[in-house]
Amino acid sequence: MKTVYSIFLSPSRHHFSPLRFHSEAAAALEYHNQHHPLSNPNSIAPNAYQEKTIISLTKSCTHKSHLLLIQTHLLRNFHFYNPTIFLSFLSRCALPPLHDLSYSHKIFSQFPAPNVSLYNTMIRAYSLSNDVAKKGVLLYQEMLRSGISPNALTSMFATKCCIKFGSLFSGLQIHARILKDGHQSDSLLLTTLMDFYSSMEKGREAHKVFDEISLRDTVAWNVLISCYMRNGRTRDALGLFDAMRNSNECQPDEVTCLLVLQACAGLNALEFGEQVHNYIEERGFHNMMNVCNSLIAMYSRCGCVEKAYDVFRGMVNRDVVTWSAMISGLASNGYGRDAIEAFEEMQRAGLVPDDQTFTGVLSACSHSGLVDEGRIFFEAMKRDFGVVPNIHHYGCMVDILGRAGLLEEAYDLVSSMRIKPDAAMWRTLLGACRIHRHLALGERVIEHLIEMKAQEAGDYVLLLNIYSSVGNWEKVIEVRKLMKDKGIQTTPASSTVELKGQVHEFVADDVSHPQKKKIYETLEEINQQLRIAGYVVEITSDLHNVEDKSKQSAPSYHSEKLAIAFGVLATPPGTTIRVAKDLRICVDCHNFAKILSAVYNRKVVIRDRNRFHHFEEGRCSCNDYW
DNA sequence: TTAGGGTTAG
Repeated sequence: MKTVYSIFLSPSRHHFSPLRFHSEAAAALEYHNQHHPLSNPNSIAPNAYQEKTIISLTKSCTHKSHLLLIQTHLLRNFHFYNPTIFLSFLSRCALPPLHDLSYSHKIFSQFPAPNVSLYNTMIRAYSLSNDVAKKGVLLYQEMLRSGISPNALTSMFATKCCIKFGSLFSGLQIHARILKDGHQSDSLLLTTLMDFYSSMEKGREAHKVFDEISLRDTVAWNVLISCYMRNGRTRDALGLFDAMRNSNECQPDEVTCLLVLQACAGLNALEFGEQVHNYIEERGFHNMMNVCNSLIAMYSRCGCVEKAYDVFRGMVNRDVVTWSAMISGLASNGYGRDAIEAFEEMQRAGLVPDDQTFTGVLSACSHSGLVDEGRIFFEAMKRDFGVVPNIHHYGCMVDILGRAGLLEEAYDLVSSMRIKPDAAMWRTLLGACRIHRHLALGERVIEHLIEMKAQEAGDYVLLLNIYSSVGNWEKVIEVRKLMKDKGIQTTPASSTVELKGQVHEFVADDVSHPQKKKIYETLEEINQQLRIAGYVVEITSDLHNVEDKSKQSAPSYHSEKLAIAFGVLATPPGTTIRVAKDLRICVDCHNFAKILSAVYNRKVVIRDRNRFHHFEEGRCSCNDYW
């Protein structure tokens, strides 16, 4: 025994060839089956010393060839199909770092009568990768058919397979089986089940499961928060952070903070984000790299790049995520040159940029109109860093070229892409056509959008703007009629503004806010003041006139104007007003904010679908390049 | 002690 196994103890002394050992293992398997046709796992139990040695050797294996060597000897000694030893072998082989699924499946299928532990190991291995998760579900079903009762872990691994595979029906079957087997008091299993419903966009079901958990710990709460965020209830996710802090069940941990910071970034909820930042400091999470990276992203996406930079400077260690977040933050806030400098500094610090770093760098070029630089980075990305361009990279390039007036080149780039262009890509090009009044290409682009059935009211409005800017009134009327005939509704755009950690949301002509009367009065007053300063309403981009021209007698207000008016009303003079808008800001609202920043001496920061607009003293950071 | 738990950063 000693001489046989001593070889494993210092495997580095031997020259291993995986192929050779693979064939040796196959030969040994054949030998085993020929000489031991009964293959009864219980009849070939090794003694305790052998078992211990084998298992510890198996555990120490880091390379498949070592494992195959062990298998060869196990087969020769008729120990391979011993359930205990086989389980140890299978988990080594099936799970990371080895994670050899095809080989694991092969030996698993040769095992005479697999027990629940073996099934669990195999299903768990399948649950770890996207492309084979389906096999995990099938194996679970096969297990049920062969009459083996699943335990809580089986159900959990199988549920994870359903999440990865995206199968609602199989997941529901597992839930039913959990109830049948009486595993509904296992809180860890229920947490996975919540995550399953969450991933299937069944928020209510997920919440129901949450309510049924008797001991809800931080992870259960975190899954609920992530569920809210995935299912369009981002504002309620913030509420859960407070609920957690006030509850005596458990307290937010660093994962809660990561999730909530994401929510703040999405909602432009700077004050709430600052509260989370304070909590992070209190709890000592500020030493964690992932938490700091999230803080950088949150501050950047709330238009507060200075604070993002404070966090960045305070970090002892920075990784590629840190730098990418900072680069993107600088880029989207209008500091294109600084973003590029940061990119160069990052490389001097010895970090290798990845695909998302380049998304930030290219967006810096697009936001700052750096055409040549953009081209150079795009080529270098492919050539020097081996990054295959994705839809975001192409989107930036189309934006760069389009804004520079190189419309045909941008169109050719879209046409030559290996990946299918999405609606956002065509919309970027359409925006460029509007800027440069390129009618023919604009018409071509909207055809693409119509073809993919992705056209929105805003797209027709861009087309309308092109027609009206070149004075083609016949076409303007035609498109308006087309929109009316097709019953195209204007997208209910919304703007949010945060006050004392509370997010207020407005749509156009909103009358749902409790302070609506005061808001409209304030807006009237602002309009008067701005008119004195030379503000004129620009109606070409007004969506409401598209629908019905006769309604012009009653003034119509875009959501961002209401949000700004609320900001003027509810905050003391001098306070920065921060608005987030889900669509692109229009020319009129852009002018409105610009003049307001001078007349009212207020900084206004508007984050729209594409970028930030920092208005100050009658100017905008985007150089009127909207 | 033979194998195993759930959430998560740009």
